[in-house]
Amino acid sequence: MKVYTFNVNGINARLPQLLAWLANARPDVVCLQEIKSQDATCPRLEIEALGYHMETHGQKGFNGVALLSREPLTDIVRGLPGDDTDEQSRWIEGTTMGLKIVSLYLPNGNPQPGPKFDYKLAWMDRMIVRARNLLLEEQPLILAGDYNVCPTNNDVHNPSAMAEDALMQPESRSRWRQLFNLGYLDAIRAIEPTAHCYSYWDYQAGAWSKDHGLRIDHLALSPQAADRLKDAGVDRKPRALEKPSDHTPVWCELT
DNA sequence: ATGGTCGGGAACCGA
Repeated sequence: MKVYTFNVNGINARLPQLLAWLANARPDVVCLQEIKSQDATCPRLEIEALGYHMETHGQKGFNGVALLSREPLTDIVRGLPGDDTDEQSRWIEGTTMGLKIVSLYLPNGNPQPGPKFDYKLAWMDRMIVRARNLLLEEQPLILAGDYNVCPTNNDVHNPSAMAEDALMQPESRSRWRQLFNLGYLDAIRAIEPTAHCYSYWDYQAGAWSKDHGLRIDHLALSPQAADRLKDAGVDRKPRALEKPSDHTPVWCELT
């Protein structure tokens, strides 16, 4: 089975490209981020017509995450547990095809320092708690999404130009490592140890044509999922189309 | 060179 994560940057603006990509790539499970849509205005019927079940955690104007699967999704959890006052839609859990799957949209955190960076770090601390608890289930599990963290300088086209960016700060990177050091496998780096594997290119300044990208979309595999890891990669084709998202899909294949 | 480009939703905010 192939599991994808894709930050679509507006599910309604991206609907033609998303539908064409689903029909062509035929993913089994998809984690979407930045749907920028309330649940009621999600294009559910068009996606279901392609044979997918869909669960959303939407929000008006910003954020918003969703899960798609060829099989029904059960045990849905909307919102990252641990703070009932958090109103941002950045986390959804579900179970499908014998896999627990999370679609997450980690806060960007810019500018830093500042309240947005504080929110990012607190959100990451809360995520680590949830990720630790989920590991106790000892089941196949993938935490997939836009982490808004470049783990190393090899994940950034121009580290010096990004030195002050929240995506590169030591505080962000150490929390990213705390998460993976719980026992999750970085699927892309397990398959491609050195290639850049960028998943995001800014709309500005011709970043895509110059391959000035970032690796910020990640797949964290529990040990029971990692046992089944067969392959992983980045599907760059959608980024080259007209009216693309600024991200492109990242995937892994489990046996 | 302190810009550049998108999406959402109707003037700017977020990225």
